Order: sequence, then C-alpha cells, then structure tokens
Amino acid sequence: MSPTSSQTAKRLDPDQLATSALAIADAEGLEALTIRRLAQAHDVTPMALYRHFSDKDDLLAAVGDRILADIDLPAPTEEPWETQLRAVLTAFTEALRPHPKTAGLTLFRILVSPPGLAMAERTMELLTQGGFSTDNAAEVGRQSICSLITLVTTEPGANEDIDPTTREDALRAKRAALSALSPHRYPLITAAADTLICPTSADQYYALGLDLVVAGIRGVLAGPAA
Amino acid sequence: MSPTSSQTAKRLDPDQLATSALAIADAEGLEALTIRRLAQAHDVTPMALYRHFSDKDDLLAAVGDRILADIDLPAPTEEPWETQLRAVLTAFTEALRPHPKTAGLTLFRILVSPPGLAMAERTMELLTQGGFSTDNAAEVGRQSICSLITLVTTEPGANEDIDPTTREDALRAKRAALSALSPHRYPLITAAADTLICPTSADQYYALGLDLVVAGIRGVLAGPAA
DNA sequence: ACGGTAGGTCTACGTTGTAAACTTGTCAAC
DNA sequence: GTTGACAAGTTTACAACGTAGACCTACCGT
Repeated sequence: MSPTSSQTAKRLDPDQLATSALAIADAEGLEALTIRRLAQAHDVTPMALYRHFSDKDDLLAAVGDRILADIDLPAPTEEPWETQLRAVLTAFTEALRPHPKTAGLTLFRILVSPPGLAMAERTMELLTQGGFSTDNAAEVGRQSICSLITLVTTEPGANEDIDPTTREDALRAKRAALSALSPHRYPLITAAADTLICPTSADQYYALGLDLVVAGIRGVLAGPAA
Repeated sequence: MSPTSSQTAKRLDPDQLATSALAIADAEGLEALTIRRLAQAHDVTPMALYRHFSDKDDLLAAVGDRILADIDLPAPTEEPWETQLRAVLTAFTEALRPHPKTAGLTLFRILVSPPGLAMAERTMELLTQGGFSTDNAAEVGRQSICSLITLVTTEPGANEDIDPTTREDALRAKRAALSALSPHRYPLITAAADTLICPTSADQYYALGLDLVVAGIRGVLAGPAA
C-alpha cells in the first residue's frame, strides 16, 4: 500500500518504539522499561533496538522528546505577559501530567527537542517582556520549568504501582508511619497527615503549584519588598 | 580499648556504611554506588551488607537520612515569619548543596527521619503563623521543599563527572548543541546560552532559587492579585 | 563449659545493558 | 537478470548487578 508499509512487516519505527516505550514506563514504572521488554513488545530481538538507538540513554531521550512533542503551545495574544506566561506554563504542565513516572526524562531534552525549545524561547520572551534581563529570564525560566517538572514527578498518588493491592498497601504504610508520630512533637504534620499523603484534588494540586511558580516570578521581579 | 573497638576489626557500622556510600555517590554518581562497590570499600563480602540493610533501597534511604542529618535548623526568633522561613529553607538547602548527585534521595525521607520531620514541622509552623490553613501549609510546604531539592539536584556544573576531560567534553557538547541553534528562530535562548549552561555564580543561583520560592509563598498568601 | 546468635563468607541464579560477528531482504547499477 | 553493497534483524556471549540460601565462626550470657 503506502510506501512505508510496503516493506517487510518487521520494519521498526523509532517513533513507534518511543511511543510504546513510554506506554510501558507509564504503566509499570521506569524500571520496567528494559531493552528486552521493549523488544519483546515488538516481536524482535533485543539487539534490534540498537539499530535505532545507540544507547539505552538514547532511547530514554527519545521518550522524553515524545512527551515534549505533546506540548500544545498557546498562540501569542494581546493579554498581559503574566497571563500568557501562565498559559504557556500550564500547557507545559498539561503535557507532562499524563506521565508522572516519566516526566523527569524531559529535563535534559527541553533545550534539544524543537517543542521544548519553542516553549523555552516563548517563556524567555514573555519574561523579558515583563522586565527581566536576558540572563535573569534564562535563570528564572529554568528554575520555573524545573519546578513544574518536579510538581508532576512528585504528584502524590499517581506514582505508585497500578496493582491496587500494592498501592493500597503503600498508602496504608505511609499513613501508618505518619500517624505513629507523636502528635505532641509534630502537631501540624500529624494534623495534616491526610493532605500530605494525598492532596484534596489533583486539579487543585496543580493549580496551587502553578500559582506558586508565577507568584514567585512576579515577586522576584517586583524586588525584595519586605 | 573502647567497647565498640574491642571486637574484631571486621565489625561494620551502618552509619559508617551510609557515610562512605554517600561519599562514593557524591564522587562518581549514584550509578557508581553498587552493593559490591561499597562492600569492597569496607573489605567485606557484598552479602555482608545485607546484615545491616534489608535492601538496596534501604541503603539508599540511609544515605538520604545521612544527608538530612546535616540540617542545621535555626532556632526560633522574634523575627517576622517570612524571615524565619527563609532561614529554615536556607538551612535545608545548605545541607543538600554538598550532594547535588544524591540530594534526590532525601525526598522520600523527609517525613521519616527526625531532622526532616523537625524541619517540616517548623516550616508548617511558620506558614500557619503567616496565615495559611493547616492543609494549605502542608501543600505549600511540600511544594516548596520539593522545589529546593530540585534546585540542588539540577544545579548546573556540579552534576557532571569529576574527571575533568569528561566534564569538559560534556560542557563543550552542550555548548555546541546550543550554539548550533538558529539565532533567528531562538534569539533569546542563543543569547543566553552561557547562562543556561552554567550560571553566573552558584551562590547567586541558590539566592535566586530561594527568592523564587519565598516570593511565591508570599504571593500565594496575598491572593491572586492581578 | 556450652549452646545461641549476630555477623561475617561462599556459591549460585536470574536479569540487565551491550559488544561482535553473522545473516538476510532490498535496491542501484551494470 | 546478476551482482554487490548496505540497512536491519539475529545469534551468541559477557561482565556487572541485586540478592537468595546455606554455611561458618567468634563471641556472650548462663
């Protein structure tokens, strides 16, 4: 049929490999993503993957790029820079949210993959528009983006295994550890135990995370007002 | 002599094991910290370590605790809560800074190890003092502390290998990748390439990171002022 | 003097990433 | 057509990893 499907069915496609690698890691964690496992999922010998990725690191980089490719960068508008910046950072976060176990892979790829570069450039653009020098925009943008990656990576609840019994056990263990603490010595921690283990709602969690980041940016720009 | 040194010289001490494990990982990266390597450093069979740590994860947890033990929590004062909070978060950051490659191990241990708990409780105390509800203090504190861990973990420059030639190569490669970008499509990124690769000074880097975090806290507390 | 036990050792297994040499299906050029 | 080269998948192999399980052995309380 199409020129690409005219070849032997065995032909592998790096993009498809990255996609199913991402699926495996999302479902069962990064440690479940092994060369052999991915090869098996494509009915192929492990070594076959090395025709398309030089390394396992190279494969992981491709997975990171795959995630970044989903960024849906909003078009520039006439709104104030803060509003647009929040929209850009939100778009970034939305792209990572489906992949809490793998979002960390994007860290080294932002300044390499085109969608990451586009977002980074746009972020710096808005920051300089807001009044930051080029260098400050670079450092502030970097730190903000890192914080958002961490926000996704450490999202409580989504990190644990899919197996419901294992997940329940982990949650129970965590809860037990916290409630075993002396409420006398740690009154606030024990009082907020439930919140610390699992936030009220994921949407609120992300809303607060973004608020903290953009409020930080505005605050730093305004100067160290006491 | 002393009761502890009266035994056979072979006796291992979990604290010493964690300390030298930390040293290995700091010097050569987390992936260089293997059971066999740590055992060899103590002239002992790999399996000997399992008398003191149930798992490798258990060992890594001990390394995380080892780092947190260095937190030098400032005593409460009469200063405003923001000032004190910044001091607490600074103390936390200072404890992690010597260990950029391993600071991530502290993430799961803060709510377990006593020094981590003390810092977390104190942070929540100051946040509620500032006006946050208990639950909000928990979420804001959590996010702030995670951001600071990430700040250390992603500190540019310190992450790479100690081997100077390897490090130089990595830096050169990164610089080359950035300067290969089209200055037309990515004017700000290429203009700030040097800053993105290696910040002006580590102290400024951390000062800005802390500023962003505490400014974010203050901004969120003040409400979404446009 | 003597058994128990804490803390080492030895051996062995399954899993991982990947190097090296091989086979094979496809296509360009004669 | 035949051929030769090249891209892509196979086979085999290895070193390193975490760790299970059986063993030894020096110490200590009785």
